[in-house]
Parts: sequence; structure tokens; C-alpha cells
Amino acid sequence: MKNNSEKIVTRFAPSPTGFLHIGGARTALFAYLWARKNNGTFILRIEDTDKEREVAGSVEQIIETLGWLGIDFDYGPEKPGPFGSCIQSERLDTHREFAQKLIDKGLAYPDPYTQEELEGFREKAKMEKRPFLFRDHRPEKFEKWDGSKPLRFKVSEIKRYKWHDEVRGDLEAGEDALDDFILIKSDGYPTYNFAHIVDDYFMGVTHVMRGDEYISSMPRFLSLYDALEIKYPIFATLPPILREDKTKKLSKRDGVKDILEYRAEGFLPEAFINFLAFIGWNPGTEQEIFSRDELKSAFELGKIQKAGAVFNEIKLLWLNHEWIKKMPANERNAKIKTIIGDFNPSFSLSDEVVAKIAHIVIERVQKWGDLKIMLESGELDYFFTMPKIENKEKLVWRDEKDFINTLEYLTEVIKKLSNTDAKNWNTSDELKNIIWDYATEKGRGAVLWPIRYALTGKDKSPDPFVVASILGKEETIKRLESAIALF
RNA sequence: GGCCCUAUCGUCUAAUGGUUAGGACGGGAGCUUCUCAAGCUCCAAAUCCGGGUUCGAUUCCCGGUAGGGUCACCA
Repeated sequence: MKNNSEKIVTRFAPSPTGFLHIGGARTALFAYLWARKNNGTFILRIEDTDKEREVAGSVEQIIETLGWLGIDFDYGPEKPGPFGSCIQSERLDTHREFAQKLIDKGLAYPDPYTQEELEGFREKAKMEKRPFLFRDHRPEKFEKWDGSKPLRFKVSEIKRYKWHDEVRGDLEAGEDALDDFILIKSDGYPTYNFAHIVDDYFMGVTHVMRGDEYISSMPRFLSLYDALEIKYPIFATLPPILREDKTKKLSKRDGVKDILEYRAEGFLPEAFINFLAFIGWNPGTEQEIFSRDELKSAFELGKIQKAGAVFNEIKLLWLNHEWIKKMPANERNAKIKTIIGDFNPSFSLSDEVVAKIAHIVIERVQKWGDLKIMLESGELDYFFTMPKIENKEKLVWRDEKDFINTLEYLTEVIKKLSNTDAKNWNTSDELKNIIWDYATEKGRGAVLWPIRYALTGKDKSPDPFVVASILGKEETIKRLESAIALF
């Protein structure tokens, strides 16, 4: 870090117009990581100045989502800072005050046109294939603003703006991007263009991190900073997240999911954050699995990608599996117990059995929803109920060269199993030892097939020895007996 | 249409003047002398195009092309 003593302050400033999706969550995460890395301050500011589009409950949902992801903020709704409220609509006095300053300087004026007139100008510009600029229609004399008309900023100097972006480098944009934009709407609420600059100033925001849709507005922002005599913050433009076909930026129209849906599907927040961080950023090493703390220390603005990235759910699934494997065993077992219990409360699950089922979960479950699906599809039924075997033919190994007399064989196995010492007993090992003798003579398939089928009623299953050890001696013998009863 | 941004395997990306262009996901093959899964090993797979600068360009410059963004009383 540079040797300035200024404390780093970042913010995530969503509008409460719906749920948080992948793009918003990524922006929040990057701003959060940068603040935390530098022992700075992270603010959640709600930009609710568009009362038309506001969706009830979205603030709560955004907070819930950030909570799930473990993105904690120092100031936010219900947590005002020394600068006051973090809800933009509660800061209107401040916006007014700054608007008045501009009016006093002759840098703001009421827009005299009707919506229809404006629309006409816009149509005309489009027909003539040139960009629409309000300043071409700026009135010669400014009326006094009474709040009934929108208040516009009078851009005083049409020039080329140059600025630095931590991600994109040195940028500049020209005169065409400069215009008399609206500061305060006729409903009295400020626009984003105006409010975010004033609020950032009061909140002491040092780093503005946002998507690249704002780049083209930079000359306007810069001209306003100048007019307000506010020092520029540091800008960091994040790359867009693209649709799978790469033809468009991902938007809510494309059916992007609410982040909370990922929670419902059984993704771990650790995995989700890990993945989110890698969309448009990477540490430059070959490490891919990063804990929250590792992300905090590794995160660098300079390593943020310039180009857009596609959100790849398949890789997220892989990462989630990695995190399930990394979970502390007791935590994982508790989760397994909960899921199975929710599915069928009548299943009695000792900690010992859960721990054994966990082995299978680690192999097969990429996200917790998978376990639910396995339970629902009956894939794991044999752990809880006696399998139904349609007929004895199912138990017979077909390959003639490894012919085995199933009835004799199973009878023998039961006898040997029953004779084993119950002390220090482990079904897995016992069964393995017994079957081993046969396996040396016959193919492994020949000896394992009847056992697997008798225990599970299925031709595809985890290792039958593991199944047997989960079932225990008594149940294992019971199922083998039930199988030979068919003969 | 104006302005602006971007461009390495299918995807996420490493390498900023000198590498057999590296890793990960996904895909393919094999191993694990039982199935499925997991695991391990191996393989295929990329510098958008054209000029220039240079002994040498993924890398620097110019021009194309393609994609994206923006031109709201939305953020």
C-alpha cells in the first residue's frame, strides 16, 4: 500500500429494485474485500431514489444475501454512520443543499420542456443518427426553480476529460459524453448521477467500484465533481459478467438467479464467495481454493480483469464439491442428519451411521440439493428400508465361466458371518475376509454381485462392504437370509 | 449513427519483448484385477486479422474486424 494515511472507505450501493444477483454480489464482494484488506470501512448504501421501480422487501433480501455470503458492513440501513443515514431517500436535505449551491453558482437550472417536447428532440436526434444532447436545447435564460420541474446541471466547460482507473488504466472521453443531465427529478428525488457523488463525499468514500456501464458517464461525473469542488475518489471499473453465449451482459431478463436460490440449492457460502471472487479477478498464482480470509489478503485491484467474463455454473459446482470435502466432519454430519431427517423423520440415524453415510456423500454430492434428490429418487433407500428383490434371477451372476452357485455361496457367507466374534466387529472387514476366499477362485464380480444385490436391491451402488458396515451385522445377515429365501 | 470499453484453449485465466504459451473447469483415454461415484495419470484444445517497431512480438504502435457499454425525470 502507498504511504498515505487515508483510511480506505468503499461502499456497495444497490437500488432496492429486486433481489441481488451474481453481478451485484460480485460488486459487493470486491468492494468488501478491498475495504477489509486495508482495515478500512465498508458501507451498504441503499439508493432508493426511484420510487417507481422500488420493490418492497428488497432491502431485507439484499441484507439477507450479504449476510449469507458473510459480507458484513460497518454502516448500512439501521446502522447509520457519523455522516447520517445510509438510505439515500433519508438524505434529501443534503442533496438539496448541494443543488442550491449549484443554483447559486448559476450551474443548475429548471428544465422548461415537457416530456413530449423532450421526446421530440430525442426522436429527431435518432433520425439524424447523432446522439441526443440536451445542452443543444438549453434555454437562454434560466427560470427560478420551484421544484415542479426537473433541475438540470449546466455543464460549463465542454472539454476532454482524462482520468485514471485502477483497472482500465488511463482513460479519456470527449465532448459528446458531456451534457446537462438531471440533478433532481420533478418528484423531488435526486438522480443517481447527482446523489451518489454527494453521498460518497459525505461518507468519505475513497474507492468507487462499479460496473463498466458507468464508464460512459464518467465525463459527466467528473464535471460535477469539479462544479461541486469535490476531490475525485479513486475509480475501479469492474468487468461485465456475460451471458453464456457471450453476446450480452448478464441481466435479470436472462433469468439470472437470486443469490438466495444458490443457498436453497445447497451451495456453501464459502464456495460461492470463492467462485464469485474469481469472476474477473485472480491472484496470479495457481491456487484456486481460497477461504474468505485468504481472499481478503490476496485481493488486489490491479489484478482485476479488463475483459468480460462468463459465469460458469459447472465450475461453481466443482468448487462447491471441493468445499463440501473440506468441511469439518461434525458440521458436515450435522447437515447430512438434518437433510435426511427433513426427508423422513422416521429414519433413525446414529452418529455412527451418519459418519459412514458421509463417506458416500463426499463422493457423490456436489451441492446439498443432490443429497435431497438422491433421497427422493430412492437411490439411498436401502440404507433405511429392506430392499425388494423382484426374483432370484437378479441375484445370479450371468457370466458362465465364473459360475457360482448363489444359494450355496450366500448360505456359506451367512454362516461364516454369524460365527464371527461380535467384539471389535466390523462388518466391512469381516465380509471382505469371507468373500476374499471365493474371490480368489472366482472373479470378483461373481462374488460381489449377489452380495451387492442382496444388500441394496440395485445393480449400481457404493462399495458393498461400505454398505454392509453401515447396515451392521444383524441387518446384513437379515438381508442375505431374505435373499436366499427366494431360492 | 456518435462516444467509450474489450479481445490468449469451449469456459475462467497465467505469462507484458525471448516459455515446448502454464494452470483450473469441462471433454477424451487409461489406472484403481466388481458396478456407479470419487481419486490418480496421460491426451486434445488458444494468442481475432493485417501492417509496423524490433535480432525477436501474446506482450509496444497503427489500422481493420468482432463483441460489449452508453446516448432516461433508471441506477
